[in-house]
Amino acid sequence: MEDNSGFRPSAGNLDDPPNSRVFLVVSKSMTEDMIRERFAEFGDIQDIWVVKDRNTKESKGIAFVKYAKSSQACRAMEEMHGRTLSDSSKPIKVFIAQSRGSTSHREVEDEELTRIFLMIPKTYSEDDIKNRFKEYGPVEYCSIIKNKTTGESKGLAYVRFQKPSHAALAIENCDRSFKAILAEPRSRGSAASEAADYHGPSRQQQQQQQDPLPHEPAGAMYSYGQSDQYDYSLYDKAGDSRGQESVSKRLTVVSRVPLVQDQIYGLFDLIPGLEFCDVQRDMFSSFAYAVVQYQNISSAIYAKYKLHGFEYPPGNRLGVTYLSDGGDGTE
DNA sequence: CGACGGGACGC
DNA sequence: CGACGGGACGC
Repeated sequence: MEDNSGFRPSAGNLDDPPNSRVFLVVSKSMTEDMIRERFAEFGDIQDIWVVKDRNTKESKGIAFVKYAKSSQACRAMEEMHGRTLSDSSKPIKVFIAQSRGSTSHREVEDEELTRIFLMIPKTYSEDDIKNRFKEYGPVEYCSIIKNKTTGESKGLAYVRFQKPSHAALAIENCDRSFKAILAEPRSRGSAASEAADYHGPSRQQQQQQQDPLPHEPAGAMYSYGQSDQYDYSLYDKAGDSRGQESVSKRLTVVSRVPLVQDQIYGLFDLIPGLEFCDVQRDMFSSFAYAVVQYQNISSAIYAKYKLHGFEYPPGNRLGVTYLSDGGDGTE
């Protein structure tokens, strides 16, 4: 459908294969060698490019790393996003880079990277598909497109994985007869409306509700291993565990050690949709207190889920709660 | 005779 | 806040 070869002759392999390049937001002091040192373990690096100011030659704090395969780039994102590399610097950000011709710098959402679309024999059941594809990673669900009236298979199916790297591995390695590709997002709507429909395989997810607020040590934020990608949908409204708190798109953040605006912003901006961040420090204690606001409720829910109890800096657990005022309950 | 292209979700 | 260099192909 899209023919993105054809202009820019010398950049032919930048987006080949698709989604094989990561976009990094790092400290300005991070050199190409330091990046290579940390990112080589995820795959064959074909190119590293630290973007520098034309005149001063100083790094702008962003870089691109091109891998041979999409699965390698995805793993680098999953493992490195949110990590604090050199101490006393902000957590880095790692995204799948937009293709070079793209004018939009919208972040590529994981929703767009975890679902594949494929062709199957009409005799296949959902379980058949799952059994064929679980070798690439845990399968969130499979769905076969069927005739609405007769219920017969149309020979087309979707498979949702938990991690982008698993979807990429499936595309790279499954039998070619499946013609597996990344699925286009089903809905252009909000993340909340998407999440609402992803309740298919709820058994594994329900087990995770036993520990709804994992206290991850300061490391990668996207510890996909626990299938937490859509968990926030489970906390959306319908307050389950400890009484119902009223959610809002505004959060309060408390910290035992003083933090400045940049630090809070850098941390909460790891969750897409951050609108603003306001940090105040209590003059008579060393506590820091901040208000952060997201564009929508589901981003805020996800941010609270991911960052409440998070150690930042290491040893300092943040407290994150909903701010009741100013939060309209719908979005 | 002769052998493979097609492809989108109940909002 | 945080998005695109360098270098040169082969009839």
